[in-house]
Amino acid sequence: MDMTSPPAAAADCLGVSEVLGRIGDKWTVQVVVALHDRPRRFNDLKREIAGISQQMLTRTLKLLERDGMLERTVHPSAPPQVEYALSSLGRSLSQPLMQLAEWAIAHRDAVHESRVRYDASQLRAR
Amino acid sequence: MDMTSPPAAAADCLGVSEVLGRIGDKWTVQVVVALHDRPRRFNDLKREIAGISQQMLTRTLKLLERDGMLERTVHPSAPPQVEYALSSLGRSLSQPLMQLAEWAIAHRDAVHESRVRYDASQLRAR
DNA sequence: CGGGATCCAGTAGGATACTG
DNA sequence: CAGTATCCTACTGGATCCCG
Repeated sequence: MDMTSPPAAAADCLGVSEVLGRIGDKWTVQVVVALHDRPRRFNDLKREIAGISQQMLTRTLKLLERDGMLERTVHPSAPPQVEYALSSLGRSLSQPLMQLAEWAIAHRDAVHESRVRYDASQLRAR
Repeated sequence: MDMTSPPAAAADCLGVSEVLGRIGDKWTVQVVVALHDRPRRFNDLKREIAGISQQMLTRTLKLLERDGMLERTVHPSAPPQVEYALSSLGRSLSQPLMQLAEWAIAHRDAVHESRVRYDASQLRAR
């Protein structure tokens, strides 16, 4: 899917939806945000992120590591200690992520009201 | 943007992944971008967005309309004409979207190389 | 032209048990 | 503690046919 040399931002909309499709899953962003302040260990993250299973935490961490968004450090000891920390690439992502967060906060009510209106109008139409 | 007081945005990380989960699907962003310049009609969009089926275009447009991101105008005529245009809410979203687009462009190579490295190391480990 | 109604495959995500 | 291995369900997305 490697296009030619990227022209402008708007023309590269495919790249955007690629990124969004990648980080738009259920847990990735929550993990990134949880690691924003400081590195954390596995079960530390598991406790921090309400509702995530070991399975999904493992998968999400692996994908983020694969993309170079975080670094995994194993401290050989018993019991084993594994620390996850955002890489500089991972931190650079949280910048535009926060922009989106502010948009979400600013317009969440508008979206919610629109949905209520739309659903009501759909009911009347039946 | 004001990010001096951190908890406001950071604490609302759930809202972010909600938004990302919503627009992080396969087509939503591409539709928004396709409507960024000017309003378009159904089959116009279908031609513009390579690979989308009527089904998915219909679904995507409906969800965007439900969220108040676009306005649907029916011109009664034969054959019927339906025009889709971004609402101000929809246009406001493309702002943070472009931030993300620039991040994608700036770091796409880094991500790709990281994946290649990671996959190679996984092969060696087996 | 602009959809609606179906059917179907693939994958994301969840629960649980087990391991080094 | 930090995972791996299974199994299962639900939802996303695609193809097709039909209708006003």
